[in-house]
Amino acid sequence: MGARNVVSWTSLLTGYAQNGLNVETLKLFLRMLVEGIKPNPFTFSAVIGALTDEGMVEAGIQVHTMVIKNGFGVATFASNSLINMYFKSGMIRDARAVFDSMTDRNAVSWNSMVAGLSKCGEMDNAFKIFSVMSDEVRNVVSWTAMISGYLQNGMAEQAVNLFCQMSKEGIKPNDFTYSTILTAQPGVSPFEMHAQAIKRNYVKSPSVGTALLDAYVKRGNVDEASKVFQRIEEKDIVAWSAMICGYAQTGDTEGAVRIFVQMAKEGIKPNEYTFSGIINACAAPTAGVEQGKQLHAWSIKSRFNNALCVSSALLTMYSKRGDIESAFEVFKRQRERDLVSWNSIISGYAQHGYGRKALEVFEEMQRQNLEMDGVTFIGVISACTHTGLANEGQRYFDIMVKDHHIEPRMEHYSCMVDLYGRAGMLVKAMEIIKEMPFPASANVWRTLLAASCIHRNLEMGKLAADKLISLQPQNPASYVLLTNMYASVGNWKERAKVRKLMEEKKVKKVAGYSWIEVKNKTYTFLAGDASHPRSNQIYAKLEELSCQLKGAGYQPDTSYVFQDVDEEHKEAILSQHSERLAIAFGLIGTPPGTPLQIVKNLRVCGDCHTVIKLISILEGRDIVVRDSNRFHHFKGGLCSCGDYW
DNA sequence: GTAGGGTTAG
Repeated sequence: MGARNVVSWTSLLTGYAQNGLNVETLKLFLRMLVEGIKPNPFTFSAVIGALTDEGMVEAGIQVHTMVIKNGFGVATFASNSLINMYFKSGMIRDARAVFDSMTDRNAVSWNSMVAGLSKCGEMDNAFKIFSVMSDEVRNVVSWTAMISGYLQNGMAEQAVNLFCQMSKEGIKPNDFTYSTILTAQPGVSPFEMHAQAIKRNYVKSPSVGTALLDAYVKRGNVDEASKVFQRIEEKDIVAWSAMICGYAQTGDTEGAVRIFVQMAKEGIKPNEYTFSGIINACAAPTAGVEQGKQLHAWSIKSRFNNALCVSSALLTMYSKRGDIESAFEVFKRQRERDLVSWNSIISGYAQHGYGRKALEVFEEMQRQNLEMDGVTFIGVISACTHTGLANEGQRYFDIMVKDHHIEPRMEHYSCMVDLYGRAGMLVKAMEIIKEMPFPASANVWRTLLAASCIHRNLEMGKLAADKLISLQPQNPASYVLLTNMYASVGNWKERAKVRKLMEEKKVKKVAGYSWIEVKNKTYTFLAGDASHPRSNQIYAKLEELSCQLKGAGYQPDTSYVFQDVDEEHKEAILSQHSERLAIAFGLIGTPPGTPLQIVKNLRVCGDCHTVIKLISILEGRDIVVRDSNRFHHFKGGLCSCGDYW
């Protein structure tokens, strides 16, 4: 065995450090000290790096003292590692002191300062360093670090400017630069960056490809994103996860599942982000409920279920898929929670009509003195709205402004209009609109119009509709609400006028659909639909139900039929609403007692609401209907919305 | 020394 000197120790030690074997690195360092070998600056550099990765700052500071004692206080390599360590621990002044004491700075020293200051939010100071750098040291890394800093601090415009300037000065962007600048959406065009990436041969790179596909997704172009994904040569876990999330974001559950399965086939192990993405995909209204549960089980088996991003995804998935109990179970068991977890469960309870429970969760947040934001209060106020607690809602709005100093946004005013509007206090709702510090959005007017329809206030409805139509002349929902309002009071003349206006403006009504999942398959129904293979049995079931309903004293409320036809025909129209077809199919397609889940793209009508309540008793079934607005849990003749929706 | 996946309302 040859003589071992500091160089042989250090090369082994550096080898460990470069392969992320931090513990081995530190053990070897201790052995060196025990054996009386004096470390050199390279040894220190590797050791400090390992300590930084492990978050062992205290030990790092001790090593810093050793560095100075050994006379390497100004050595470039050791100092660079120290700068990095101090920045990672947020000790900006110490990092700066090391930098200032150096006599021989290289590009890494300068770039570490730029990157460190940027990450700590000190963009002005980062830019000062960046601008005094000489041409020899200011390289592509410096530019990329600055650009990244601006983006991380929400200064996208400066980032884009710097990117342009960089090219002008003849500095060629590298793969890091492209992956960074592509996150500036919608500040840069993915098409343009794509062209540059092709020219410079970066499209096969996983990081550039991933950033590019994500940029296309953010522009709503999943097809292009998918093409980019296919071209990535060695797809890593981040690329796979990004593609899955891409499909999830566009509501394409099947696309997401396809990629997830393909990934599993290729033997790639999912990580927490992959699970979070695929579970989010299963939160889409038409996704299979069973699929989500299976993924929950899989995530537990893979031990990723406690990661915050996974538990958050599970929480929203269960809530959106109508299973608020399981959502709360996930919330209860969460190892760590953030603001989003709390906001999710509050809004979940609100949407399901469990306003009191939403408020209980909020009270708990208050007791624990947790941070809240505007979204928290949107949940809280809408909990009051769906429970009919107008005064409480106003109180929470005031708390938000006075105690939490949260500036109300359009969404909050929209909630307030909804709060008063649904409670029938239309004048108060109008006052909110008048007192808002900015002009009301289309959404606000739509909310007022919907409330006017419920409470049959023609005058207010007409006013809201005029505003709404002037803001969104091509949106069919505006006209449909108005025609429904006229129809509900039997004013066929006005209704015909609106229909004519729609024709003139070439606005088409959106058809009502309902979905139901039976034996892991999703079935779609249109009103009066006869396309289902078991159509005859479905209508027979409806007929049977109709007799039982009449026997139970049910009277159809034909004011919900918005066509001008005779009464008998109206009853027939009501009995063929898409949700009833879906329920009838669910009843004949599943064993007695099985709960049913229906999703509808429009709001459920008042007559269907009454009928579903009765069906829940007659057939002894729990029925969950998610309409375009909220969840209705029908059980034993009652609905969780308390007939208030 | 610089980079790329996620979550909240109506």
